[in-house]
Amino acid sequence: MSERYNIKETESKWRKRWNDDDAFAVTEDESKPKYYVLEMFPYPSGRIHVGHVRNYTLGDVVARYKKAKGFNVLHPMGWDAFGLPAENAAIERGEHPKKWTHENIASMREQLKSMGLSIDWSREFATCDPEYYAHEQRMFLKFLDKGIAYRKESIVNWDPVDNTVLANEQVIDGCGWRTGAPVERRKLNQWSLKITDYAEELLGDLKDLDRWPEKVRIMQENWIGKSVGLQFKWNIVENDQQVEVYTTRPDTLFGASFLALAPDHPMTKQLCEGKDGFDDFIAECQAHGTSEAAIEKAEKIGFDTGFTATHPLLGRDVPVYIANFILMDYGTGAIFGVPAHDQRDWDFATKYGLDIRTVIQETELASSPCAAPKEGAYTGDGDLVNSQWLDGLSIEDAKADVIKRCEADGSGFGTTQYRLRDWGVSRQRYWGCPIPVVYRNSDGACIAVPDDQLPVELPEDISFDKPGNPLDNHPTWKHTTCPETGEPATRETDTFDTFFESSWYQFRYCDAQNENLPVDKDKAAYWMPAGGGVDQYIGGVEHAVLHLLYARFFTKAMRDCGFVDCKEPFSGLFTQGMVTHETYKDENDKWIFPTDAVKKDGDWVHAETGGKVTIGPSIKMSKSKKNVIDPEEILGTYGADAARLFILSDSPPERDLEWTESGIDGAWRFVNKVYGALSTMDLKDGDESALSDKAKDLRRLTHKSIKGVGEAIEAFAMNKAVAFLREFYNGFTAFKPSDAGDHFALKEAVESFIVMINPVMPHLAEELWALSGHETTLIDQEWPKFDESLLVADTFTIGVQVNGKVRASITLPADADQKMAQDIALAEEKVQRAMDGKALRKFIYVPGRIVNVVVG
RNA sequence: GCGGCCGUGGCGGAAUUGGUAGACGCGCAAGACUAAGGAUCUUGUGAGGUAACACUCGUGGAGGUUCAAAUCCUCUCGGCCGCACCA
Repeated sequence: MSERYNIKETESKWRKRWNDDDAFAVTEDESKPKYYVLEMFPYPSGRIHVGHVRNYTLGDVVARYKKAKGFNVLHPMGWDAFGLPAENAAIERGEHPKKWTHENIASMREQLKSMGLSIDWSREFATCDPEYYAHEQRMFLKFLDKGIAYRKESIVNWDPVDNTVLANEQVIDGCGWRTGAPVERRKLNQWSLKITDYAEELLGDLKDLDRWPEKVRIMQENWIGKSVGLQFKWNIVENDQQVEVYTTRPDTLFGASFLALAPDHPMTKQLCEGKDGFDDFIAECQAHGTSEAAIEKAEKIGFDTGFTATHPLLGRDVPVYIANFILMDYGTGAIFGVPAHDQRDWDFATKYGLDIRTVIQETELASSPCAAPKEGAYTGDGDLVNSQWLDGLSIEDAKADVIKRCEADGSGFGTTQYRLRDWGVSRQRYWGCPIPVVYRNSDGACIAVPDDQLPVELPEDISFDKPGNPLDNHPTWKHTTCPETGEPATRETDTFDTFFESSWYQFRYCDAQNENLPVDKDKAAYWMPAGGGVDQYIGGVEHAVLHLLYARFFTKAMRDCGFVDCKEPFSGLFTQGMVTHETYKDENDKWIFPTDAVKKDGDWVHAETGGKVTIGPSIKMSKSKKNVIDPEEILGTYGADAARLFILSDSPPERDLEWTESGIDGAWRFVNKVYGALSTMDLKDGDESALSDKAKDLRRLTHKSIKGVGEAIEAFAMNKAVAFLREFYNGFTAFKPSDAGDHFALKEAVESFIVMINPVMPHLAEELWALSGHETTLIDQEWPKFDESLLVADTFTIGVQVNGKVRASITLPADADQKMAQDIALAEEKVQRAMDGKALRKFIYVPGRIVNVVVG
């Protein structure tokens, strides 16, 4: 074999060439269809991790493929640069967040570049640059004008570790999404965005996102949590007050047997104060706080207030309870209980001996006498019974009737509820975008900072010595004057949630240098037209209801404020799986790095101590478990192409990928093998007019591969694309040309192969392309086209089944008809044997697929 | 509890959407070249069975539909993810 492939030298040579040529810079070009590929931009932590490698490799394959298919491809990169790690670094190491962030960006940029990504780096930006967040401040003020942004005192989620407010989406199981600390409830003045005004549109447009994973759409749908129902009043008999109740099942009103209020309902205290056992009850409710939500079926407990409420339609009175399973956050914080048709109410009623009245009967059973259900609530479909004038109506009709009646007598109204809450965007932190308002000291009036004073920049001379928000502690920054009156005023010292930045960055790439606007409308219209946004967005599923929901909302808000025409930011979404690795523990049960575990005489031992090592399951890479692989080492040792190949091989991109040493070795071997075989191959121009059967077979493989690889990439089945490429390689390298026709077929195969490995292994592809005599790079090389007519052979081999079992295979001419297939199949000895002398009953022939001989 | 995804060789995974199950890779085995091989090349590799064929079994399990089922239907077991008392 030839000389070894010099990975380092060759790869950096081509990267330099691309860089010198400005190979991936794009501008709007109306003559070509556009394609916008975007991966979720990284937080500049300082080093890339394997998840980034997977993410950006996937995007790069799509970008390079689409470019070869003739699209004008936008593939940008930037930095999600605001956030707490920078402040923590400042506190721990005394380094300024700005410096820390920019240093990290510089080193991560080099790491990403060493992957050989086809990025248009001229569009790069960091969200912490005033040039970026200036636009954010302008948009916010426009939102304020439009009533999309507002400020009010509300109860918020407070993360006691990060010392800041969190949005609802950022609280997972009652704990902060970053810190894992149980959140506290605090009452604060804070800025919010009216995402709830967009609930209906956000929900409705999910239908159109047909290139999104079903899973993400369902998660968003559930998060928005729309429900339609009735809100109406019940009278408390003893004090003549009224309680507002919300229900999605007004049809079951005749089945009501109690009323229940949330423990923190405003009326609860008033009804129960001083009653025996009430304090104990409240204490017990609190004992089962949200943090224990995981505990199965927290028992339903109630407190009988002794009051009764009048059933609005029936005139009958029902008892009023306080119950632990009623949430103040949802609806009105009060319900009427229908034990027969709600399992929770059933449990409650059974425990406290309340009536259970069946009012819905399964349709088929409607005529038979009904009894209270024995084993729980019936929540299925059916018709109304025991409900006077509603009897016999369907559930839907009964709902409509009850709502109409309540609206007529003024006791209530039909209404829609959402689980979604407005997005609180104030954060009491330094390293974020300042909120551009001031408060006049004299009267507290909130005044927008005028346009000519924007951006409100972060001060750089800050101190982290004191706890709390450095902006608040800064000696002078917040003291300013009112732009309207010139009176003393105080700046808002809160900054925006960092999800604010990532909500619109996809637009900024379309026009990253614009000083006057977030994005020029025409440029945005080219890359992100009204009918569709980013063509392919790629990232982790963990943002299903965070970033991905905020960005959708933000896009619609920007549209309503006239910044863009686009209504959905990401028309295509792909969520990749995690990268996992085996875990290793030493004899003291401590995690150790994979590199410290070596195999010796069939056993795993510690490389240094020699102690016994146990291997644990392959799980998500994490620093604490030490099962991490540093991409920089991989890229340095094996090169970018091998790393890219491995990360695309084997596992479908949506599933978890197990990183293995043998896997990356295998990819590296393939890179070398391909180089060795193709760099020494003597390709001759051939003659298409005289093709042997052998040459025809090779052409069929070539065109089958072109079709297969293309379809696999389009379907995001990168593992299959790689398999097709390897199969193709195995085929044409086994081919020994002997005449001019053979040379034609071989050259076609090899050149197609080189172009097709380019999205996966761009450096190797360029090197081989150059070695085979081409002057130009592969940047503008068109994807090979396949000829459908070459995919079919003159003859084909198919299986022959006898009574459904494969017994033989036969070769038929391409145009064989049923009779011919039958003659040839029945002539086959194995078929005869399997038929065992039995009579032919039926003969099935599916051309190109199968033959089935049915006997009996 | 509700919703979603998924069960195929020793392993990761293919299977043109109902048509020769196990493509491609990893691993393993044998051989070749070697001073050496953890390099490279060739061959083999679902299980049982055979000298080799034949044959039998085989896609978590049990039924069913069909000429034909990994694929469709019913039931069932197991794993993963999301939401979680949302009225």
